[in-house]
Amino acid sequence: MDVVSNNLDLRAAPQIVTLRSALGDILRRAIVSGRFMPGQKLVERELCELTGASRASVREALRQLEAEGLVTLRPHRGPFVMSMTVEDARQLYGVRGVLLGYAARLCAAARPAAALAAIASATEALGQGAAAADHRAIVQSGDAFHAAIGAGSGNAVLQQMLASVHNRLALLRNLSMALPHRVREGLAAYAAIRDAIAAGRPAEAEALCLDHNDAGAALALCILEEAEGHRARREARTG
Amino acid sequence: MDVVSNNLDLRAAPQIVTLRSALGDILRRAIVSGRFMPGQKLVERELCELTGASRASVREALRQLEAEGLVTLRPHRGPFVMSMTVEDARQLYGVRGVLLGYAARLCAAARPAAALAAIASATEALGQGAAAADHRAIVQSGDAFHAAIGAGSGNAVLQQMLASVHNRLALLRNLSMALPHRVREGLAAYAAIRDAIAAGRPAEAEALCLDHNDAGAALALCILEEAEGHRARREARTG
DNA sequence: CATAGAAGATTGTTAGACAAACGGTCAATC
DNA sequence: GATTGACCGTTTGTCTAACAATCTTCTATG
Repeated sequence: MDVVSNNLDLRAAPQIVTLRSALGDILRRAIVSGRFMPGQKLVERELCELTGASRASVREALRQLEAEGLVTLRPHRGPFVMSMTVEDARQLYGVRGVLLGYAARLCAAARPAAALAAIASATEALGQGAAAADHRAIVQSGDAFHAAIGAGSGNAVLQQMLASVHNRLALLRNLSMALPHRVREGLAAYAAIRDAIAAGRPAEAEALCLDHNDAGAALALCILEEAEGHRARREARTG
Repeated sequence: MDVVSNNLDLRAAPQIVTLRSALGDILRRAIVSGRFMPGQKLVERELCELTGASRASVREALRQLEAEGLVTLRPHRGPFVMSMTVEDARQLYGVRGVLLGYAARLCAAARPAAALAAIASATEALGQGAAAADHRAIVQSGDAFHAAIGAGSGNAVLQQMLASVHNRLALLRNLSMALPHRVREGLAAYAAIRDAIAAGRPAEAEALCLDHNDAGAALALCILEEAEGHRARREARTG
């Protein structure tokens, strides 16, 4: 340690000290962002070439993603990006409802300054994104909003579970690029949640989150069912 | 859809096809059952010798257990059995409350026959275990009771998350073998939950589960705080 | 007594190997 | 013509061996 190190942020070395965690992050991002589509088969050798890592490291990362519910490891057949049925989505939304509601309740009860700022900022960003019809910005600020509530709950276990559910639901988002008129209503819902939390009304915040979640679930399930119908029809025609 | 498929369940081949999943189960059981104590360092070489598997397989299994929150993998220091602070336990119980409540609600709404039977059976077993003061039986039937509610919810995501939280809380149980007079009150609570579910009263089942969870949390936190106090005192004396 | 430094042990990661299992092709059979 | 069965390439599951980076421990030194 020399003179220079005094000026810099000491607790550097985030988590990128190990290749395995970096690999996990890279693959997770690739899946959540839609770089790998749901249902797609992932070949270990390809992942190795793609990332430059060895098979052992790739397999360790895949094992973690499996535990997170983002990939399924079918024995002797290899890893596949998790593909959701309508029933899966229904269950995920159900769990997200109670978790998100609980998080909002805690958040509204504790009202940590950082979380309030993050929530307000995300709401603001969503508004701008909606005005500019910037799809990427809308998605990103939506994620930020939910992440802020999770972090603001002060419950790390809850936060992690919410993130896991959220990541899996993101798979669904990649299936259909549709979020058409939902933005307008969504914006109002986000603002209402933000206000309820900022004002310290836990019960109201929870109820609003439940409504918001149900609305999202209804839309997603509708889209998913239609997509599944499409698939079924196509298969019926082909087979 | 032939004649045979109606009577027999064809899909044999459980899940023990891969060594990695078997390893994961073995290590998980070893941790949850207290064979490895919380905070204990796990040396890869020892695990290899203990299980007869190679380092690669052991590391894959450890990676999964890490994602489940049962071990922490500290970079360049190795895997440790997760040890819980009072705050960790508080957060886990908080999450378990909402998840268990939700599961009971769903269970009471759907009332699948298999779940009702399993719940009744577990309650019965708990009563017998309590009468015989059979510690192992009490623990086992308690686990079975919670597992039955999770399974009865019909929500696989919820079931898995409940199991994860439950496993982590089992670590706490290994810290102190104490569940002294809690059995008597516990028995009544279990019976009440069973009845509420069997009678199809979702709101009541949820409320009872929340109470039950709070009672467990209070006791566990009390014990944990005492244990932590012990540790602090001992460290103060030693250091 | 504190500290620097060397020695040993453990982890992180790679490479290569091999058996078992899977998916598909293609001929033989009913 | 459709089904059965054998063959073959590919991929996975698992192991062994190895090496650099890092942690821990012990020792020697000021």
